[in-house]
Amino acid sequence: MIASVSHSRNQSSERKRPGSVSIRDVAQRAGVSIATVSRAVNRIPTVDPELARRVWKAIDEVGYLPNTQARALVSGRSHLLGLIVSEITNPFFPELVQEFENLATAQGYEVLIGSTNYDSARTESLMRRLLQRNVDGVAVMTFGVEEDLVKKLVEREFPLVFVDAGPGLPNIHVLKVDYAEGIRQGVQHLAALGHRKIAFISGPLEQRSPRVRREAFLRAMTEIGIHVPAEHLVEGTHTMEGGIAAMERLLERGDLPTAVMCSNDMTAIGALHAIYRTPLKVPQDISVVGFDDIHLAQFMLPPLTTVQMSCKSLAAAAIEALRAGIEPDHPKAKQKEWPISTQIVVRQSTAFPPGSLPARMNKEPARPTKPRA
Amino acid sequence: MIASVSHSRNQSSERKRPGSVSIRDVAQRAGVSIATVSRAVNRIPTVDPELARRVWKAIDEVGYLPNTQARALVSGRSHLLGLIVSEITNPFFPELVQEFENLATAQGYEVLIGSTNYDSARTESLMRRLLQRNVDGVAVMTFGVEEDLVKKLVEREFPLVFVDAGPGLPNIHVLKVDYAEGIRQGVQHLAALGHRKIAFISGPLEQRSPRVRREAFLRAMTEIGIHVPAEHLVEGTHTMEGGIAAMERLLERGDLPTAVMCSNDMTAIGALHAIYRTPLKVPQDISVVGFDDIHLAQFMLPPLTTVQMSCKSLAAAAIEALRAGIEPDHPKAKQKEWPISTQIVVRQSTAFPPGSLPARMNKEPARPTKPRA
DNA sequence: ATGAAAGCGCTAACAC
DNA sequence: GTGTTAGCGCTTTCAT
Repeated sequence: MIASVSHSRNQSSERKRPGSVSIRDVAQRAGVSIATVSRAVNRIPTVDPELARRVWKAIDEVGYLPNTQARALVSGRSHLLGLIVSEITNPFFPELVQEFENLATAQGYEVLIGSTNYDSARTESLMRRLLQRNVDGVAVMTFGVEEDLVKKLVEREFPLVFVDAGPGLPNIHVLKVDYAEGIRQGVQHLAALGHRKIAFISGPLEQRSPRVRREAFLRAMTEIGIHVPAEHLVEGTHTMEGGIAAMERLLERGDLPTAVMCSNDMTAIGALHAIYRTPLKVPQDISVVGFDDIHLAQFMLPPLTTVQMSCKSLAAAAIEALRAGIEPDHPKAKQKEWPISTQIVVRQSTAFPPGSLPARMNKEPARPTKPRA
Repeated sequence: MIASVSHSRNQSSERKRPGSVSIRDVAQRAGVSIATVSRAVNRIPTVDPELARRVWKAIDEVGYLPNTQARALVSGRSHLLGLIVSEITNPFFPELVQEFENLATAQGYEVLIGSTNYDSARTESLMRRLLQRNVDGVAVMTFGVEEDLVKKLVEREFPLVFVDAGPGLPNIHVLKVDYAEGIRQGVQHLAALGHRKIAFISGPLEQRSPRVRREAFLRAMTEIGIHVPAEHLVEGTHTMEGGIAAMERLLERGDLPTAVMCSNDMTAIGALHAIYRTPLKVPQDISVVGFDDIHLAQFMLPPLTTVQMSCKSLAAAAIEALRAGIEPDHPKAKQKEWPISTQIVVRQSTAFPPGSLPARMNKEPARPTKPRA
């Protein structure tokens, strides 16, 4: 039977939930002071092994769970991490969120998620909530930085991580995605299949990250000696609707490309939809390549060939960067930039261009990488 | 300039983050006691309006944010809600999560998410974390209940919400989804288009919820006088792979149905993939209907007609149920069962059956509901 | 090595 | 109506 607890401060289960056992209950049960219990729990090496055993035994018997709130209150560290995304409905994010959570919890942190939805009132309240909950650091994973948010966050000086770009301030970490390499892989995959007329649907060019991706595409094409005519360069919005509209423009123009590379997967999916409405077939008549490798990509018909920006490495880097900022003597406390690699994933939305020899022979193209889906 | 703070307990910004202003700073600035500040902040009506104004002014000037941890510690309520899902990668969940979060935060709660991944060690640690953080209640949104989890949770007696079914215990709330009505709408939509040969791909029949859905299908078919032959009833697994396999079995059998109704969207998407590999076309040759209306559904080619189980109402009901359990004098404190409605969403994976008059005339079928995507 | 006690920031009971 | 004060559960000096 569990010892009945009775001292002035904690009148057993009266106003609290049953099961809410405090450090005092453990102390009493083990016949030691609460300080010793605290030390044992926190594995302070100086506690007498014998006492420690007694404490752990007592903990087990009364079913004690340290109260995180109280801990946070005194230690000043909540072990709470904020994760801000632009919109969680955007199919790119759930995976990021998942990875981030897995890693965070494995390292003893909890995650508070928030999406700004590009709404400044929302962002405002989100910030307040994170601050009130005393988060130890915040990862801002909104590609395309939202200005007020940044300012708000930077005022309070605490660990912060951004993607791609961010103000070069103390305690601000930046995740640098290697767009160039991933997009080069995409271009070379298409070129290897025999494509020369490769169009590019970009993201909204007033944002930095889409511009970088477009640059990377043009450079990769130049590298292999292909000139891209202006009519094969269209601007999208990084949404499915934008992809549809952009693809339709491409379809209307005279010189139809045999392949289309897209600045992100949602755009590529839009392109797929636009093509689906015509007599053309993907990949027989036109190949499509995306960027991101969102979960959705593998479910498309046909499954989408795309450049994977690894959520896992994005999340891992974000957390490591945050911890580097939070923990004073973290090994990488000085590092401010964190590289993120990208990698093509070949599925079935790419094939030989129409009219090419292998295509006429109706053979399956050789696939450099094994399809994932 | 902000008043410099100096009293024995809070030596200004020494070991805490700058920006970490406490109630004492506000009190000093406003020339009142901390109790008055607390009252003003909590909008206790008895505070002198004049003093309240001074307090709010001071709060504004020093940039005070009440510390949630401290609040939780004394009030015994964390304003934290746990949300447990089986796997957040399952495309159904991100939307649920989002809705849940939106509603929770709008009502002053924060959400801690966890996915069990059907892994009991994970579930164990998840539970410990939730308990340590002192969540006020937990919503268990794993269709197909996981036994240990339930037991663990039920031991501690605090507000709990399940979907479909759960132990009939005090403080346990259940969200009852109205599968019958949704599936009837699906069946009637197909019947109205002229389909008679409608197959059904169920979920794993050892689980309760899939069984209920299958029952609902059979009943709806009986209602309109159609007998379903056994060969048109196949079992899937509520995954894409299961959907592919089940559809392939249907395709191999002699009597090809003109429409397939699926127990969930992932199954329907699998069916779409299986059909895509054949010369048959959706919806010209065969119509497909899903269930859930996950985000993905509208992105399929063709966009999937499906029965929507509203995430919004699911989330809303979960939160209301939780609050009813948490707050002693909530208006619906007694309610234990919460109905969730369903609703067909017609997109483009359904059409007249092949060979029917309207199909031969190549006319677009009339659409009872406006497509969403 | 251990215990007593202060105090993290806040709310609520109690006094005035 | 307002201030004083005792804790919420814990960590961390500071004595011992």
